[in-house]
Amino acid sequence: MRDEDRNDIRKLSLFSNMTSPAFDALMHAAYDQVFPAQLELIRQGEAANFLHVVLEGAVELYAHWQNRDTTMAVVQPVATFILAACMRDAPYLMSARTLQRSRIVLIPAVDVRAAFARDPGFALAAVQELSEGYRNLVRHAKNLKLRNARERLGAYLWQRSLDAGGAKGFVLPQEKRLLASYLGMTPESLSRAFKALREHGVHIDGMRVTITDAAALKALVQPNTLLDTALNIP
Amino acid sequence: MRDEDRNDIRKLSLFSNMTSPAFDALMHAAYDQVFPAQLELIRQGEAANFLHVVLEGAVELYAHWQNRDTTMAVVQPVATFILAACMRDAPYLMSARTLQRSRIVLIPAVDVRAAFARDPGFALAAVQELSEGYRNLVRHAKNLKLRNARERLGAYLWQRSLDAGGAKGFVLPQEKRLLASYLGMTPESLSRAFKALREHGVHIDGMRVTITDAAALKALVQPNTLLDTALNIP
DNA sequence: CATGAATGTTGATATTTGTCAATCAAAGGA
DNA sequence: TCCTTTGATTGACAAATATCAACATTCATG
Repeated sequence: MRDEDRNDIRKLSLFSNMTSPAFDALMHAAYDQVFPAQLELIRQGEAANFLHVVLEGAVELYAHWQNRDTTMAVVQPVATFILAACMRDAPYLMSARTLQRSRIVLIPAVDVRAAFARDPGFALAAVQELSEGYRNLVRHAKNLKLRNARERLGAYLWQRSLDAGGAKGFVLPQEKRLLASYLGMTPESLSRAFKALREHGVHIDGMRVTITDAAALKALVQPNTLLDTALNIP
Repeated sequence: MRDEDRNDIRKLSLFSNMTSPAFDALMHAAYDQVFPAQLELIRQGEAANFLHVVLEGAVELYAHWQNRDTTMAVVQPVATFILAACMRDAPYLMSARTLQRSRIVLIPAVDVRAAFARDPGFALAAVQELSEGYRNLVRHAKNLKLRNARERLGAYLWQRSLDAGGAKGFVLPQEKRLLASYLGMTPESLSRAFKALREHGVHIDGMRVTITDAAALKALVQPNTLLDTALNIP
């Protein structure tokens, strides 16, 4: 593994308070790999053998049932995913695929659990990470149940604008069909929701979004940290 | 606190592997109270000062936004709730109210965090508890996004039948408007979903459900441990 | 640069779900 | 026991969202 990647991982809150020997042991057991775009990394139902860390690229977490699919989250560097399944030594509830060519570190779940038992700093960080993941999922579920499609899109755009430092204009980070699936609607409904938001201060041109009337958008979506999930891209 | 309650709490997986001194310290700091039905225990947005343990009765976790409400979960004895907010020392994302007269133990969040730092057995159990909570929430979100209203009700009934030991007949544990809210629909839609399920092997009479054709119901809902949440009532 | 495949948009229509109002049934208190 | 209140059901209708088909656009790449 490259020293640079090692340092990036070390800086993650999950690993930053580990003792160096414990961190070294984890990294020693880990695999560093580059995967092409659209590769299925994990299939739901499989045993959770590895904690994954995305160093470069992006990974989609999705779920399927019968012949239906839905996007649950997009993981951006540098971040980990499926910690919960690793900790429980249980089957993955979600599948994962790369959205772009991605560099990913795989840490054997047994080593993660061992580090947890041995290193209190890591244990504390793991709980913080899980708790925050839990809370983000509560927000996702609340959002789905309390807002309609147009409001969900508006809230999403509002939050992306905040994430961009309050910029009025920004570019959608993923293609629209993925965004539609994440927001729990069809691509057609997303397209119509964008049109409907023109009346509420949002202009869209391809992937480029401009918030033309922040007050109007805010009035519609009533943004709220108890519902809206900030991306924590470092 | 009564010895009996103390023992019930001690048996919870969250507390069963703590050292006795650590457990005693936690219980010493805790309050044991009885609340009437329909009392708001927690309001979303407030600081998380207490981990709650339900000993008797039942507690609804719900969320609201604008003038809309939705039920996120019902906590049955003996179980804890809002561990994640306590661990993060963050505002509650959900409100909580008693559904019945309930006996509840309140453990100061600072003491929970202290116990976590001092007692490795408790730390491990907390992670297991959080992880399982996380996974149940993933199931809830998948269920909302992948199944329609009728399928969600069918899956819920199938799971309750399993929870009752595979019984063909059982009684709904909560009133229907609460069930409707939990399943993400209106009471009217729930009522119609019940009628629609008559074609799929479900008979309803008031609160009493009878599964008259298990194969038909199973075919409709395609039950799946990756979507359906088993209640873990001890 | 051309071409084909994937993605996005639009219109027409169907289905699902919600809303409102009326009624019915059940439960709890005076 | 009656009465009031709350919850549940039903019907009529409205709104939201999905589906299907057609077409437009973008993107990758040969």
